[in-house]
Parts: sequence; structure tokens; C-alpha cells
Amino acid sequence: MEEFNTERLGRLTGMLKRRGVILPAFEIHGGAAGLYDFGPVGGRLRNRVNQTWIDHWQSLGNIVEISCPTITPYSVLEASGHVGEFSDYLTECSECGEASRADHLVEDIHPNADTLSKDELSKLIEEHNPQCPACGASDWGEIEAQNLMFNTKIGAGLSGRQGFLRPETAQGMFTSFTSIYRHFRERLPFGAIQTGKGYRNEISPRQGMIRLREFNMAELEYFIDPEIAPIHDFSLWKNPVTLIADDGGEVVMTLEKAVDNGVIRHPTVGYFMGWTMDFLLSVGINPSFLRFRQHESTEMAHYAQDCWDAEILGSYGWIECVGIAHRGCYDLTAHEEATGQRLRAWRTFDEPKVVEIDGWTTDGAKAGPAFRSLAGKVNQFVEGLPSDSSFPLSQNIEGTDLQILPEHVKRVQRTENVNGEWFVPHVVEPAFGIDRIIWHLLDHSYTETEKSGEDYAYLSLPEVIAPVDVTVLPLFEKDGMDLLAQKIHRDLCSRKNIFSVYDASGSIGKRYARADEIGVPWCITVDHESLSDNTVTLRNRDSGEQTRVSIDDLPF
RNA sequence: GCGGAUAUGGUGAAGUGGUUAUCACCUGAGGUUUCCAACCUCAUGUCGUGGGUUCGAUUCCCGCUAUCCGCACCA
Repeated sequence: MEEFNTERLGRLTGMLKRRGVILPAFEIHGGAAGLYDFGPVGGRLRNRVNQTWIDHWQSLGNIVEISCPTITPYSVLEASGHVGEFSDYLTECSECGEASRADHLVEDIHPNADTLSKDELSKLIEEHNPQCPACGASDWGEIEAQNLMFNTKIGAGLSGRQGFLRPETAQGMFTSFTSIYRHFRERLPFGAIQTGKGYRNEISPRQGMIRLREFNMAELEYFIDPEIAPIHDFSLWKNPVTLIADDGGEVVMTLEKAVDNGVIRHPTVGYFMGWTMDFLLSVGINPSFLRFRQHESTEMAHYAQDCWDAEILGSYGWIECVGIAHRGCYDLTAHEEATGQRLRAWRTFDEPKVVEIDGWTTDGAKAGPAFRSLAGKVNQFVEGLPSDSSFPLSQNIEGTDLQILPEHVKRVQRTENVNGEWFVPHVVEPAFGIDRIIWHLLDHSYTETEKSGEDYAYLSLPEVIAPVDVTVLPLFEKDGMDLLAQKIHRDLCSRKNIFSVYDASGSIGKRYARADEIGVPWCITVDHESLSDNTVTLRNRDSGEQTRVSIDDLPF
């Protein structure tokens, strides 16, 4: 593996474009920053990496795949915290049309205007009617969230609701929690995966495929009971891994040891780091260019308790390609609070708990007429009193001095059996940037060498993700070799999950080189001998070795 | 978003205020060729975009878009 450098990067991106792997989108219209196409070769590559990812996580045995819309109502992303974290609020002056940041308009009125919610801001603006900095008018339109999420209207005209294109797939897993919980017969732990597009309106996309405005994500949300210590088999990973912990130190140790030492704070996070590593290596990431880095508490996303990034070294330096975050109960709690729906799991106690209840409550028939609108508050107060309280009792409630008499209250004494409790599951989330991974596996697979004095480049892609499984080459396009090759080609294409390319132009060496360049693992050559004995030569990309096999025994 | 540089066939490059813009590779057709980019003939295909200056602009100037490099931003 040669060094990464700008010249090599140029040759690699040139090849990827020329061969139709990845290329700038909408180029005939001048292009659009942060948007890329997977071309005729890249399309299948993306699909195979995606499918390999799905298969890999489903092999855990308690994982389901779901698919949610990319168009997401405002309230969902407001509840998740994305509106606040990802957006500025803008409002337009009705006089001159100039857009201003809503929090800037009320800066003088509120000390922390940038922390206010949309409703709080519009209330403040309505009350104080700040002047437009452009024209001095004081007539503001509705506040809209702008910036890092793509705004859209769900529905037409005035009846349309504000929405966004999702910035991550995760929220769909949280809003579908009850359905997934039922699917798993209400038993933790379980996980849901989703692959699909995510959108972020980046201010300035850079570095090719690394920062995109529309990108392929793949996320797992794994729901666990925080009170049950997870048991994971770390013996799968014997080799030490490079870890950069948040105290800044780089250490090399096995995942098992890192979990035992507390460098990795949660065993499930550690386990998924191992599972992530297996996936990355299986699609062709070079293990010596992989490390895990723990987020500093200051850079942690708004929802995370602990987070490890898988970083991959390539032509753009170390790039984070996977984030494995312990999100705690943040998301489910947030959606619960916003909707009033229960997003919890039931935990049955080993032994039912016997709870002695001994206290006071109000007698509604007497306390209601006596305290009228304050009766509810009085009830709350009385139920909080210790069992040895005595009445009458004076209390100030909401500015009113009240006398609570014995006739207003009742003693409550009973024994209850409590069999279990509802709790908010915790979530461990491995989130993958598929495009970044595809970029790096191409970057790592791209090998430049020399062949009989000439520059020679090829992709050493693993067979599971190679965009083309095999090319079929008639040595000459005559004497029936072409017909036989076409027949083999069509037969291979009709097989499940096999994709063959027929190539008959140029010398045989040139065709091998073409196949190598996009990482085709196998070439089948049909020659004169094939016509008489039904055999072909099977050539391996990496070794160049050729073996003669019967057409009926092709290993596909 | 700010500053700098750049934009010529599919790719990589050269070049010019004036008729038909050059080269290599690539691609296609034919020939040749009995397994690793061979050769011959022919062919297809380009001045990012909009405006200005000019008799005439791919070339000079300006805007836009995109790309690259800093800075800033970044789950």
C-alpha cells in the first residue's frame, strides 16, 4: 500500500469518474456541491455494501429492519432536539422582505435568546415588536427554522405543515418504538436497523464524498434495560485495537480489556465496536488504517452519554465514518414528553414488591366545595404529607392562606403488591456513513503498481462487495467463441446475486486490465478449446492465476 | 460564509483576440492477433454558464455555478 497523496488522489478520482463508480451529480447542468452519483459501476457497489451491512447486523439474531419516510414533520425533530441544535430561526420583515434571525431581534430583551424555542421567540417578538434592522418597520412574519436541515412543506398552500428532510434515520426507530417492542413480544434487548438517505444542508461541502448534503446512512438502535448487566462474548476479537480515549491518550489493547478497565464505559458499546470492526474489514477497510476515538464531553452530540467514532485513514486524513453512541434514555424520553405517549418497557420484579401505603388524601366531597379552584393543589399537598401529620393545619397555597380541617381529609392505609415497573429503555446506536465507508474502501483497495514497465492500477475489492462478479471474454469474437461466451454471460447474469459483464473489445490483456481496474475478482475466457471440450479458463484478479474448468463447474 | 487559485472531448493535458482549437490515453467500427494495456486503418466526441468590451471572444473584463487550497462551520 503506497502513501496517500494528492497525486494518487487525483488519479483515483479520475478513474472513479471515468469508469462510472462515483461522479459529481447533475454535471451537465453545472453540478451541485455535496451531491454525488453512484454510476453504472458504483450503483451496485453501494447496494452490495448496504446489503452486507444489513446482513451483518441481522446476524445478531434480535434485529429487525424498518423503513421510515425521509420527510419528517416539524414536531418530531423539535422533540428530538434537532430543530434547536441544527437550526437558526428566521423571520421576514413584512415591509421590506429582509430575513432576520429571530434570536438576534430579541437579543436586547432576553439574555439567552439563542436558547429559546420557536414558540417562545414568536411570543417575544409579538410582545415587543422589535424594529427591522433594514427598514425600521415592526411587522414580522411567521418564524421559520432555517439552515442545516432541508426545510419543506408537507401539503400545499396555507394548510401545509412545516417539515424537514430527516438529518438522520434514527428518529424513525424511536417513533416506531411501540411497534418494534410488540414485535419482539415485549422483551429486551432488541434492535431496529434502517438504511436510507439523510440530508444536511451543509454550509460548505468539501473533500469529495466526505461531506455530502444527501448521503446514505445505516443505523442500528439497540434497546436495552439499563439495570441488567449486559453479557457479551469478547473472545471474538483477540487482536488489540487502537483506541484514543477522551483523556487524550492513545492505547492499543483488546476490546475486552478496554471494557474491563473502563476505557470503554459500556460493554454493549464495546461489543458493537467489535461488530463494527468486523463489518469494516469484511468490506475491504485496511485494519492498519482503522482506529476508535472517544468523543470529548464538549464535542458530544446533544443526546449522547458516551460516544466512540470509528475513524479511517485515507487521502483526506483521519475521517470519522461510524459513531457508536450510548444515547441513554434521551430520545424515547424526549418523544414521550412531546407526545404524552408511553415509550417504555415493562420490567417484572423477581419478587413482587409489597408497598405499605400510609398517608393522607382529601375527601373530595368536602374539600372540593371548600377549596374550589385550589382543590387540586390542596390534594397534591395533602398527599405529600407524612402519615403523622395532624389537622387542622394552616397552609399557604398559591398566595392564599387555607385552613385544612379534619373533615377535608381521609387517612389512607393499605398494602399493595407491585409486580414490576415501566421504564425507559436505554439505547446504544451504531451509526454508519455508508458513503464515507465506500470512499475509504475504494481508497484502500486502489493499488498502483507496474506491469511490464507500465503503470497498472486495480481495485482489490473483497468478493462480497465487488460491483461486477465476473467478466466473460471471448478470446476472439469469431468461430462461435462469441456465441458461447454470450451464452455463459447470460447464464451467469440469471443466477441469484451474480452479475457478469461481457467484454469483447481490445486485446485479451487490455480486457483483463479493464476488469482489474474496477476490481472484478474473476475473468472467464472462452477460447478454441472451449468449443470442443466445454471448458474455459478462470483467472483470478489478485494472483493472475488461471485454471481450466468445465463450464458446468463454474464457482458462481 | 470569508480569502486565494482553477474551469478546454470520457480522462489527463497543450494552445490562441481572427477561417476548420491541438495531443496522448480512452471509446466505437474494420483488420490483425491462440490468454495479461501489442499493431494498422477509419470514426465519434471538447473551450462550465450568463452578461459586457470588440467588426470578431475559448482567449480580455464582470456576475453566477462548480472544483481545489487556507480560515470559519460541522451529528
